[in-house]
Amino acid sequence: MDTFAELNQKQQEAVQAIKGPVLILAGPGSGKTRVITQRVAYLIKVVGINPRRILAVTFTNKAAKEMVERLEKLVSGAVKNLTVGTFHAICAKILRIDGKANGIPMEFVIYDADDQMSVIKRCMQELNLDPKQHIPQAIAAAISNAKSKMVAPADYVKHSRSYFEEVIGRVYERYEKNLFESKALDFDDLLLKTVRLFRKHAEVLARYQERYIHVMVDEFQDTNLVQYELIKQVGEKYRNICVVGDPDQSIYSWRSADLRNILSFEHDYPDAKVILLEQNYRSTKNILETASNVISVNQKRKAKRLWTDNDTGERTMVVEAYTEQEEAQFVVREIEQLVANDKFRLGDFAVMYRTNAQSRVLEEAFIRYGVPYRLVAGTRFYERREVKDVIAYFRLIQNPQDSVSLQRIINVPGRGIGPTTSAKLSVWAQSMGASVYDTLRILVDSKQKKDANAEDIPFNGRAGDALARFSEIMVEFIERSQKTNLVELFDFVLESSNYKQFTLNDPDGAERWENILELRTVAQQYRELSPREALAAFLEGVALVSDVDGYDAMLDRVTLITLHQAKGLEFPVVFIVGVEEKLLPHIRSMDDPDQLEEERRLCYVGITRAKQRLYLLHAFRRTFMGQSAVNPPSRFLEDIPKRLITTPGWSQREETKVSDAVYSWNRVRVDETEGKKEKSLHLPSTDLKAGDRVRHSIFGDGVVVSNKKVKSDNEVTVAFSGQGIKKLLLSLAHLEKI
DNA sequence: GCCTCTGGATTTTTT
DNA sequence: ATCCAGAGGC
Repeated sequence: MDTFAELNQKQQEAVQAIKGPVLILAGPGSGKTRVITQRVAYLIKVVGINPRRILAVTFTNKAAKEMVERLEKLVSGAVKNLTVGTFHAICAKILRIDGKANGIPMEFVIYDADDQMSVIKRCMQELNLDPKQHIPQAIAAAISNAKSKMVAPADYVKHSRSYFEEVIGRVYERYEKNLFESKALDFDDLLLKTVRLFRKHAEVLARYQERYIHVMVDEFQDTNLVQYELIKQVGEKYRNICVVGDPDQSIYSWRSADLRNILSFEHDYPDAKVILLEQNYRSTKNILETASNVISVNQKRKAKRLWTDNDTGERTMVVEAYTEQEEAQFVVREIEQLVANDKFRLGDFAVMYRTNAQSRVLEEAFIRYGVPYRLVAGTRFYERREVKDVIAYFRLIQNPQDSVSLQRIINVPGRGIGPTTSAKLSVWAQSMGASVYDTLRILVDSKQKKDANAEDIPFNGRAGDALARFSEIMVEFIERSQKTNLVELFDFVLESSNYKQFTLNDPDGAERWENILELRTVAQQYRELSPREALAAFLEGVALVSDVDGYDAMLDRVTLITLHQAKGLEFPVVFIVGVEEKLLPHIRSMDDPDQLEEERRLCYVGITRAKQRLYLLHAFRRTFMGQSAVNPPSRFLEDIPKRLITTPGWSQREETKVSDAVYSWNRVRVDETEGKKEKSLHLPSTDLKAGDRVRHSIFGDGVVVSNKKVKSDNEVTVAFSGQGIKKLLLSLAHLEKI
C-alpha cells in the first residue's frame, strides 16, 4: 500500500537525493512522513546501506515510535539497528557511553523543568536573592535560553548588560555548580554537553562521524542552535545531511527554536539540494486557500505555492458567538448534527484553542450534552506528585548525590525530618564540603561507633535517629538494587519506605495508587535487562517521555487540543475557537512583529490540520480571568477573502438557544454507538450522583457522596463500607454502577 | 509538623 | 475565576 511508485515526482526526488546535503521544504499535508520513511527504506533496501549507519532524529518520542512502526512494515528486521530518536534521547545515550571522557559520570540523572526550578530556588536562597524581586521562572527561562545558544556561565557574566542579567549570571554559575555536585543534567545539558564532548574529544566524535553515513532530521524548523551544531558535527564526514521542515510551521521560538537554522541551511551548505513539496493531499481547495491567504501576509518567509487536486469542498465557516458559552454550544451542536447525518464520527472532529484555559468551557458543553471527548494533555502522568516521588526514590538509588530527589523524599512519607532538620543537615554538609547523602552516611557511622566526634554532630537524639533510619533504608535499597530485579525492587521500596501505606491513607489514595501501579508496569518492560541496566534504562525512559501511552487515534471521541499540540495531526473537521484579538494573536505577542508572525503561523498550523471542513469561531464577549471583555475578531480573519467564507444564518444561530431536552435523543444515540468500547471517560459523570451505589476494584462497594467537576475530570467522593470515604477521579477509578 | 490563609499570576511546553 | 506557592498561625 505504501510503495515507492505511489510517490509523486517531487517526493521521489526527495527519497532518492541521497548524496550530499538536502533541504526538503515540506508544506502541510505534503506527505512528508511518507517521504522520510520511504527514504530510509530506500537507503536500506535499494542502496544497501547498513541500517546501523543511519541516524534519524525526530522531535517527539511519538514520532520516533511511529517512524519505527512504519519502517517495520517496509524493511522488517532491519529497523532494530537504526538509530531513531529525539535529540535528547540520542544525546543521553551518547553521554551515558562516552560522557566519561568529559567528566560526566555514567550514573548521571536527568532533571526536568520541575527539578530545575527546585535547584534554581535553592541557588537563589544560597545567594540571598529575594524570589519576589527576581522571579525564579524568568531566571530559569534565561538560563535555558543561554544554554540553547551555547553561552557558558562565565560568558554570560562577562557580557551581562543589566542588573537583572548580572543576577541571572550569578544564579547560572551557582546552578551549574549545583547540578554538577548532584551529578545531574538538565534537558539543555543533554544537548550542550554532547556538543562540548565532541568539540573536546575529536576521537569520540570521529567514531560517530564514521558510523553515521546518513543523517536525517525532521521538524528542522524547530531546532535550536545547539541541535543544529550537533547535526553539523556528526554529519561532517559524509555530509549526507537531510533536513526536513516547514518554516511556516515554526511555532516554538519561545523555546529557543531558531528559524535561522532552516533559513541559513543553504548558506552553510551551498551545495545543498533544495526540494519543495508543494502538493497537498490533505485538505480541500478552500481550506488550503484559506491557509495560504493567512500565511502569505508574513514578511519573513520563503515563498511557497501550495496546491491540491482535492475537491473545492465547503467554504470556511466563520462564526460569531455572543459569549464563549455560546461558542462552545455551537461547536457541540454542529458536531451532533454532522454525526446525526452520518457524515462523520466523533473521532473526526478536533476543537483547537490558543490557551489551555479555553478548554474548560468546551468541556462543560461536551459534558452537558453528553458528547464523549478527549482532552489532550490534562495533567501529565510524569508530573503527578506520587509518580515523581516514587521516581525520586529510584533516582536516589542510582545516584545518591541527587540532591533534588533527596530533598523531595527525605520526609515523604513523614519520618520526623522537617524543614529545620533538613536545613541543618544541608548547612552541616556544606561546612564539611560533602554531599548531603555522604553526610548522612557519616552520621550513621559515628552513631554506630559511638565515637568521640559525636559532639560535632549537630543533632539531638530524635532528629539524629530519624536521619539515621532514613539513611539505613536507602543503603538497603542501594544494596538490593545491585541484585534484585527491578519490579521486585519496586515493590520492596514502596513497602519498606512506607510509601504504599502513606499513599493509600491519602484521601485521593486510590487514584494515586493506581498511578503508581501504572509506573510499575512501565518498570516491568525492562525485565530482560540486568538489575543495574534495568534501573538505568527505566529512569532514562521516564525522564525523556512525557506521556505513558500517547493518545489513541482509534478512540472515537472529539479531540480538544491546543494549537501547539495539534501540529503534525490531521482531522476531517476542525474548529478553531477564540479567533479574536488578544487571544489569537495573543495579547502577549501583539507588540512584537516577530512574535506576531509566529501567532500567524500558529493560526496557519491550525487551519491546515483540517481535511474537509473548517470552522473559525470568535465570541463577541468573553470572560477572561474573571473579567468580561469585548474582543474584536482576529485580524487574521480579515486576510481571508470573502469568497472563501460562509457565516451561518440566523436560523442556525437561533437553534443554539433551544433547551437541552431537544438533544436528549441524540445523547442516547451517542451512548449506544460508543458505550461498549470501554468504560467511557466522561459519559458517566452525568449519571453518578449522590446516593448511587458503585463498585471499585480495590475498595469494593460504596455509596456516592458527591460528584463534582475538576479540571478535565470528575472527582467522585464515595463512602466505602469498611474502607472509609475516598475521593476518586472518575477517569481512573473504574467505578462500576451497581 | 501540619493546616489555613493570602497574594500573585494566569501563552504556548515536542524534551 | 482559580490555581499555586509561601507565610504565618495553631
